[in-house]
Amino acid sequence: MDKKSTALLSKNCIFEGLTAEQINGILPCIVESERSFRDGECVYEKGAEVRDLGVVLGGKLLVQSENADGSHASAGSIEPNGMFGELVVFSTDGVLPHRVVACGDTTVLFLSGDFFRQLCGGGKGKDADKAACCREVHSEVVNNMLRMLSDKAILLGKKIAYLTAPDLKTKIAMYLCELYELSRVTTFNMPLNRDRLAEFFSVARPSLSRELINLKNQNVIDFYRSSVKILDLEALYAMARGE
Amino acid sequence: MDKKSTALLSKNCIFEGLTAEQINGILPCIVESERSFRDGECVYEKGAEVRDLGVVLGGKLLVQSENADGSHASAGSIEPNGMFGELVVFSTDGVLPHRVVACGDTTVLFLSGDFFRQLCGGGKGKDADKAACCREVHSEVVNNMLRMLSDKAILLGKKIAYLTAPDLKTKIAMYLCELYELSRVTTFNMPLNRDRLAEFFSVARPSLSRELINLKNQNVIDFYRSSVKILDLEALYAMARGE
DNA sequence: TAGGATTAGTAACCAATGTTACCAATGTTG
DNA sequence: CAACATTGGTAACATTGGTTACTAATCCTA
Repeated sequence: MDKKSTALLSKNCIFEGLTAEQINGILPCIVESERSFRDGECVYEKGAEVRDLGVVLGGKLLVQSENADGSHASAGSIEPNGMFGELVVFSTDGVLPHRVVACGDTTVLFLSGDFFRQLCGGGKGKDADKAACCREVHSEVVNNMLRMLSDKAILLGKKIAYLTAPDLKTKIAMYLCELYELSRVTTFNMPLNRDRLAEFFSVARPSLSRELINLKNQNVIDFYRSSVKILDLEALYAMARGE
Repeated sequence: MDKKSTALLSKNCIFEGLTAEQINGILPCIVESERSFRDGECVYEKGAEVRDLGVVLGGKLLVQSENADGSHASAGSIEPNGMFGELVVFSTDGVLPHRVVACGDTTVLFLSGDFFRQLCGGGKGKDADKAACCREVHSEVVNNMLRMLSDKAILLGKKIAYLTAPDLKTKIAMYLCELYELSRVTTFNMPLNRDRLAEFFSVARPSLSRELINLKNQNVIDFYRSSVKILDLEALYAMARGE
């Protein structure tokens, strides 16, 4: 493990709150292996039983779904410091739903899933050096993992709330109410442009424009580009509840 | 903690894989408090900072969202052995997005969030008895929590895949392909009836019927009630990919 | 087995959103 | 400042799915 990799890992949310020394201290305990993959080489086939958690140190991975004809379509990518398998390692079925292949030469650090599953007692025999990881640091890493998983589930839950909203004007109202609650100020900027916002709502951009203008015509909001002014907060909350 | 409660907890996924004795062993270590609530009494207000994880031992809780006029609308309920706050306790912001109130007299066991965050070392002073929990059992409980959170995130991810499908026929195709992959047999029963299936797809029942019949007319599937036969697997996979 | 309950299919109509294509406003850069 | 790129608004039309209300088939129970 070189210095650059350690610097990268210190920014990884798994090691959040740990000093570089602490990270170095637990690495022998948590690292299962470090492997390099050539461009196109397969890290995991779909359906692989995953026991470790991967972190990309350099290069890039592609997450692919399999087509009926055997070809593969990309379903996402993992950049340096990105992780994969972090849900599957701890899950009941433990089977990867996608294929993971290297895109360009790529280095992957595999972290032991068991590190999170059991306290690392004193190592035995040649693994004696693996006992280096102290209790507090171990707990902190597990804690970070719990936080990561919870945050992810909460985020997905929010996403679902938007997706299951009965119609677009409800989604917009929910979104604006959420932004309002952040600052409790009725004039603010939307952090997303129309394209992004439409994508977030899983909706076509012209549809989004249309509905925003409807809200403007109803004197619920006023807006210009990304700047929004809420004119009728009550009405907006009512809409957000689907009334 | 009475015997009935212990029996209930032994079926809780948090204590999966533990014997009744092991559960009793860690209870002093993990239980923060046990509290009873009268009908209508509030367990947590919306926005409460949650530090513990609740398990309903008896009675029922309602999860409510707040209306603009101050009234509350139910957004779900928690039955005995149901948990709440399990996402929020570990999350970055740690703030409950809903109000939780008792529906009828209700008993709640609060489990320490810190139990998962740190190893329980030897207790001090009057807490000396709290040290009873042994390493393996502690690890197992944390392990169960990691599994729960991962399973939840994976489930939500699947749900999102269905929700973001471009249209209903794609959802149906995805669903049937998933069922096919379970057994690799082209004739099977759908585990959900039309109402449930429509709800799962977030779609109206007649719309679902209509699309199923379209698929039948296109000779992609045949069906009668919940029994389905896939006639053209290739076509089904193509549809599931949104082609 | 008669009669009610449940589950699914059907059809007509309507509302919401997607699609396409174009325009206007603004930002950016040589 | 001219030319191009980007972002957002607009309108017409097509498509999807919701709504309602009714019917048909099956199941359940007295």
